[in-house]
Amino acid sequence: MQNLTRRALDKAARRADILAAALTVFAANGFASARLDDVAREAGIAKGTLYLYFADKQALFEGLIKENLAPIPVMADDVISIFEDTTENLIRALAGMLLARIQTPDVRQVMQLMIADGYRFPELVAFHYREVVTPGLAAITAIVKRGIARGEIRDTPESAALLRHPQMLFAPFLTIVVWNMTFHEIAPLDEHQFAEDYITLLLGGLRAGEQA
Amino acid sequence: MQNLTRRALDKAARRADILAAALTVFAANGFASARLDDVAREAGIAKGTLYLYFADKQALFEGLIKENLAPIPVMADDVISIFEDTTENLIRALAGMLLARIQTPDVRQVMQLMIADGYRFPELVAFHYREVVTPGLAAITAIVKRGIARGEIRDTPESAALLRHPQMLFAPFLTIVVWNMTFHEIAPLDEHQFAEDYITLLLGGLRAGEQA
DNA sequence: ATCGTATGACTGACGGGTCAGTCAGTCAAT
DNA sequence: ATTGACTGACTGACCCGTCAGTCATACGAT
Repeated sequence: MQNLTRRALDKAARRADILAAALTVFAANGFASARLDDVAREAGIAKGTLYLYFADKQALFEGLIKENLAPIPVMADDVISIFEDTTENLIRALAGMLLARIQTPDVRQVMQLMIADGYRFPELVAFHYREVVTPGLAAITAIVKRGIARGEIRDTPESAALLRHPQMLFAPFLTIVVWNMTFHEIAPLDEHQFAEDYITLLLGGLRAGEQA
Repeated sequence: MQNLTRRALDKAARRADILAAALTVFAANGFASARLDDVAREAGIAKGTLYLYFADKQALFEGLIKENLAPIPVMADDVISIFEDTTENLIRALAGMLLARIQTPDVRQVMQLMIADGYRFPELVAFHYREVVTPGLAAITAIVKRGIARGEIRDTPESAALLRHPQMLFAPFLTIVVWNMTFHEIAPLDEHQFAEDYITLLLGGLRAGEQA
């Protein structure tokens, strides 16, 4: 039994090694141009060993995305139900957590891969939508409703618009990733400031002469 | 002389044929997986002919992006300097034009290619930044300043945030493209409604109890 | 008008490099 | 001795880029 455990641990560790190596190589080249020879070398194993853990290149890619993307939105619901402070501070707190997540190099690389190559794998898209997008949008909706109930968010066309398209609250983070993936060398974005500015704008609005 | 003109026209037309075929094939497969054999067949020419018009696969890709992306922001400045109506209507008018642009299939495909593959070609990134992004951000800045000068946009931290990061006004359009490129089959976005909702939110803001 | 020559756009079979996936054999552990 | 994880040389399909050859047209000479 202990042997079996030991074996299982070894296998799990090796699998993790492979995924880490795959992330490096896929992120550097994109799916189509990434070489499995490079993944094997990076992982310190022979190419044949890859095929003991993953059926083919696509399975490796999908495994990579799935295991790195899934944990992202889990925390939000817990935070929301516990949080006692104002909606504004709740939004800022969650935005800070989200920003920290997407600034983690691994997560950033997985997001870039999902944006650049992910849409070519329908099963992956479905998984992503189910495990990440749906709970994420639900969390945003919950925040807005909580804010309206507490009288901190206006029950007006503005909040109706956000409830209709909760994606708008995620838009700045997507923009950050795409911008810095493309223009990082030429005009890097101050990601923290950008997120702050977005929240400021969203809460206050632009129109002059606004009344409560 | 007439012959020469005739020839030149033929060549230009053929070049356009090739670019159109290349857009189809690259958009369907991405840069790395696209086959030049397919481009040639789609264009109705032999593969060798491709190389009479473009040095290699990369040059074809770059030509494709450059010729389709460059014309986008030219119009904005003209519109802004002529426009007489309120800032709100100016923003809605420009958003409508932008939406129409990115809903054009060719433009949509080029944007997707730029997002998915573009960042791997530094010269292309520099071109894109210089010819599209810079004038686009300048146009947004001009709109906001005009609105403040006319007293229609509040001269507050909100507008300061937008002036610091004019990208925020383009963010919804980027979100639309990325969302529908990934989730179109599974949960298509109503692009027109999304753009409207974003403007509504941006102008009015979420916070309750707001004063002028 | 007719013929011969020059031009250059176009063709498509092919060379050669690349890389996903295979499998016969090795090795370590029990 | 047996099991099963691991290896890495190998195969073959794939596809970019080339180039020797074709052909339609232009043009000068008669």
